[in-house]
Amino acid sequence: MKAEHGNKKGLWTQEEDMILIEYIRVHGRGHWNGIPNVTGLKRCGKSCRLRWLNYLNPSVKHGDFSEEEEDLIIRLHNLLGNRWSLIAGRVPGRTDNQVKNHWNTHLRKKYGNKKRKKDAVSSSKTHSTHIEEHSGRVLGERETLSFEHLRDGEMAENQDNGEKSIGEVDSLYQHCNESLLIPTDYHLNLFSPGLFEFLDGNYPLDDLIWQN
DNA sequence: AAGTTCCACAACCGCCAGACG
DNA sequence: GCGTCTGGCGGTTGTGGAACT
Repeated sequence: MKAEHGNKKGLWTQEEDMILIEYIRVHGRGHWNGIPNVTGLKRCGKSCRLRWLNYLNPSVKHGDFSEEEEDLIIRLHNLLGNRWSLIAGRVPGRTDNQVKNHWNTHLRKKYGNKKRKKDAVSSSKTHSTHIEEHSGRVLGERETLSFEHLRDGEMAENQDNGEKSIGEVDSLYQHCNESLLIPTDYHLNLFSPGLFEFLDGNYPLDDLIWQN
């Protein structure tokens, strides 16, 4: 299989892998687009990057997903939607592509919604911003802050003009509690700048919840 | 044994955002 | 401010092997 501009496509051969590994051993990561010129590989820089990140990188774990990993993915997906890179960041040794594939082939049947493919696609970004949007609205009622800027610790205008009912906000809290296995008499502090740090593994969940 | 279908996963594509000149 | 380059992301497609007929 040949791509335009003379670049090869399809599965990587062992020889190509060795060339790429050797290049990264010598030059380190980055400057992906320069790799074909330096190594003579008939692959575009993007393809080299993907091959390294998803397969050749020694920190990538291969083999079956454990129950713990699956459980983590399911909970994070409930919370974050199709933000595979964020989810993968919380599953050591797994890449976003692995997580995405595993979800699509194994977990979606069991735990995913039953939306049609097209709907799932269109919801990928809307669902992933679900919490941000809702949180932005909640905050907007109080302080005209957006969730994105809370994340960055900055003040900003709330650009969201929509209003959400108390019921919808309550259901968001319930949704988050279920996703993170937080007891129902506790509240998750969606306003905390630590929320995303928690998702990145740098913030204790205990500091994000309070009891009624 | 041969052909077909199904499934898992690797790889590609298009889009976007940030950096830089 | 604008255009280009690069890296990153998420959705989709292609490939190969297993399972089935």
